[in-house]
Amino acid sequence: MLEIQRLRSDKEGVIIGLSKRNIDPTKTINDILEMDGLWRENKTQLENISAELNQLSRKIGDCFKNNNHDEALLLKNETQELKAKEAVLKAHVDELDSKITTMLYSLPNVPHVDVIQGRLPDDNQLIESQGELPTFSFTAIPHWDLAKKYQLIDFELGVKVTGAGFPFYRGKGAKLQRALIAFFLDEADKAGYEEFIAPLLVNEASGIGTGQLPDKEGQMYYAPEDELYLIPTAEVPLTNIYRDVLLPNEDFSIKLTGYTPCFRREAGSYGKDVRGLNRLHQFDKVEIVRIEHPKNSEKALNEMVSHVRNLLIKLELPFRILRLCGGDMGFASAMTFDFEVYSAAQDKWLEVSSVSRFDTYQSNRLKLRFKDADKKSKLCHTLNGSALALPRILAAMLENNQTPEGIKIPSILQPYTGFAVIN
RNA sequence: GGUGGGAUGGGUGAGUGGCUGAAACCAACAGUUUGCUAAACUGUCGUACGGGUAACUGUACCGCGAGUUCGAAUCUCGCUCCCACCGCCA
Repeated sequence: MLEIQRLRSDKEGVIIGLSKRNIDPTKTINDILEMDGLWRENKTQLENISAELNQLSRKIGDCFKNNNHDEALLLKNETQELKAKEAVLKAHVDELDSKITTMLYSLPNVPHVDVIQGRLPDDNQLIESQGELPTFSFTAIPHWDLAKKYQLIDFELGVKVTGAGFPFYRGKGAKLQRALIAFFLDEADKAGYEEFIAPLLVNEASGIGTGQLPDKEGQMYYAPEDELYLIPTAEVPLTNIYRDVLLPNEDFSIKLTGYTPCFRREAGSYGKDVRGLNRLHQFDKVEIVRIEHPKNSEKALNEMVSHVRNLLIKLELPFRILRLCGGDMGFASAMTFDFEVYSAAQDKWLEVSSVSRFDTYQSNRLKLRFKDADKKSKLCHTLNGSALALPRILAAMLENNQTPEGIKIPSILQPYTGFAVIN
């Protein structure tokens, strides 16, 4: 969530920034600031009364010690009225506090200055297009048919055992998954990210920490018996490692990575977009997460973009990088780059990675801070990105690399798969 | 699943109603001493929010939430989590 101090000191800047998301937060912000003023006023009064009560109590204690019971009784009576006032003010202050927090939660992050206003995916800025789009002398087969033909993925079996969106990978399909995961993790390791194997279920506090809760609980699978949520991305457990953490100095750069399956209910999606591997309830992903000093987050974002870019180049997939417009960005993001690979048979660009900086928006909720040189606590910046999500990579790879003789495996992956062709 | 024990500052841990925002030790930081390292000595050392240009000051916080009391880390109740042992088990 946004810092209240930012609203106090730069209200106009926040309003202008948020207008890039095509929303007008003026009323909300005015309401927040009005309540904030009221809150501070009442809070001061409350604290004064508490101070008075504390003093009285001390006096009463002294009286008892000096055997001055009469005066103690008099003073006791004095506290009654103050205590009543205190209770009323306390309730008022608490109510204002929670109203302010709720309203702050309702405001999305302010887009970075370089982010342009826009409404639709069409408004996103094309940053780079890389690699030749494949052409075929035959009719290209979509990946769901290729997967069937070569017995790589069994969607029907998944339906039988679990339901739609939970495929089985088998044979070379399964090996290819394992190869991709190992390849992505090795690359992240080379880039200095520490590997974690994280829990796949998280508690409510973690869901709140990274912002899935309370609003988006419909997107997560939930185990009510134990009050645990299945993770929608490794971002949740990895980032929550640093929930309620105060780093001791400003000399830090934390780089984490982890492979996990991801579980998403995807309530409300339907149609041809969900065909085959395009949208699943369970899929595999390697995530990279960074926690940085504010002055380093721009550099970190660039490094992450170039890391993902290199992965796609090594995998020989044609891709493009888009900088999302204000209207297409996630709620918590200040700037997002989407990576899309071209999938030949579907003639479609498929999103395979989303790399974002959140600035202090996430860390404010997480209470993730560091001590600066002046010994003051400041919020860290967080960033994360997929590097990469597997299913659509697999879809593009199958479709783009198909030949009448079989599907070619990119040379970088062959040491991992142990085979060069699927046939 | 059963039975016990516990939750205090970065760590260990003292603290059963006011002198406790909290002893002591360790760690950390700054300094003195020292040929270097080490040791020793001295000092500093929780977080959040409010007020103040600032020095500073007020309030809250001893797992969480309620209660008793003029006053709660300390007493009462509820909850959560952790640990140990037993059972079961990859």
